[in-house]
Amino acid sequence: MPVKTTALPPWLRRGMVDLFPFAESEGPDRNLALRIQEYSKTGKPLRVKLGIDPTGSEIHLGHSILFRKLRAFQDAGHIAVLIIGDFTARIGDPTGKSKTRNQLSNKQVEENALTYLEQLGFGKPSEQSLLDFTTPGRLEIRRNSEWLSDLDLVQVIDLLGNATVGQMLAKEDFSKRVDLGIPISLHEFLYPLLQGYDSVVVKADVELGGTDQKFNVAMGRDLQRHFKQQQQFGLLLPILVGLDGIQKMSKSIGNTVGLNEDPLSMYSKLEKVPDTLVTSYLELLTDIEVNETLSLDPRERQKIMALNVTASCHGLASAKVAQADAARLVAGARDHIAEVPSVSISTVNFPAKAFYFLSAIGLCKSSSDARRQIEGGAVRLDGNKIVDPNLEFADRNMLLGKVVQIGKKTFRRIEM
RNA sequence: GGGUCGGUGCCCGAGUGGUUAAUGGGGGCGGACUGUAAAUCCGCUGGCUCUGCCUACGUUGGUUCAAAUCCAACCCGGCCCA
Repeated sequence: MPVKTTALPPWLRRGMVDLFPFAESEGPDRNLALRIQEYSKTGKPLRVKLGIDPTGSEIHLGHSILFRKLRAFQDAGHIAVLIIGDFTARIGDPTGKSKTRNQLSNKQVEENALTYLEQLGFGKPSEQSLLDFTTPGRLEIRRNSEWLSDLDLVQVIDLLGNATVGQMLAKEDFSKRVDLGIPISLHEFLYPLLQGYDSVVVKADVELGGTDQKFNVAMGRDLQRHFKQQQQFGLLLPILVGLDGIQKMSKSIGNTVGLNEDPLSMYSKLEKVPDTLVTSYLELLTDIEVNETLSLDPRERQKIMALNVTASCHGLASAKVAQADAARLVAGARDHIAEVPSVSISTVNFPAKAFYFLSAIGLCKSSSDARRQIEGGAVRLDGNKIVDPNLEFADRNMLLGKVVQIGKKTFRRIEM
């Protein structure tokens, strides 16, 4: 996709992998740069759609690439149309999936939706939130159950008529599953059509998505044409690679950094990300001029990246504290730590053996796991290694105020 | 609907009556080393306030002193046929 993009404003171009249609010599219908210029004359903002299915309860940095771009449109004066896919969440987007997704209950979906908005910064001042929730006219939040749950069969069949089995099977996710003999349920074919129909309903001018969304976004264009609407532009951004440096960032893979994680864990995770990720993280998750960092020592670049990404979620001040704390904790100096996240021991019954205590406060996933961690030499209390899983703490005063450490990056100060 | 093959731990995949919490690999976690990276080496990888107990090989029953392993029914899936 060698698109000549110089006419596009830098805030829009940053990180972009694909933009379609893109026809330099044509008018604003097929040239987003012209369309944007038009806005500066007429003042008629673009409607920029981003859909997110509330299938989990955590938003992570991988999502924030898209939200950052959406925010950039907001800041440029356009309207962010955030679609909460409360209906589509129950079908499950087959994109990138090797199997049919479990269907979620209404209640779960609704709960997830609410935590999503919270994580996006709803209720916070716009400088501290990922989206601008406060400036009037810059955000519309819609749930797609609003229109999808009322479709009747005639309408559904009409939608289905816009795609062929061949097109669906040409989609990589599906063809792979066919090749591997993994089942595909028919309702999964409906997903791209419903996502596309969302674009029709909200009259999107631009749809944002990850590169894996090309098919679905293009479907939006097809359906808009079918419904005799102006067609949206598709603007695709990269899929963020997760902490492992190999697979895409995803909750189910467990290689994520959550937006609501405390600054210290966030910083600590980012600081140890594989080198190969640093450039893309800088590009996609910060506003830093990437070229200016290329000559730096790799370790320095990594710190700059970790600091700035943390700052983008928690503000620069907290990020700096986290950076300083991380350095001290690793050096073994557990005093003078400003912001170690705390953990409550109110649920722990004393006397408590070490392994029980670690699982009771949730730092280890089970008491057996805690036992193993201790035996593996991973656990420290105020910097002193605990070696005996059966080490007994007679009462809570023996623990209060101390810092437990599991491995190299998990620290918690013990509180009531 | 018929035929056929199959369903084992996070994933892949051995195991076809008895030291089997179940070989091996991947992934993950931890340790050493390092730049809290990569590479390498080592350890761990069901649960439980744990010198023991409990739950596990699609589900439910059955045979047996003893079953992931044998039998039956059922559920789910691939492929072929309709």
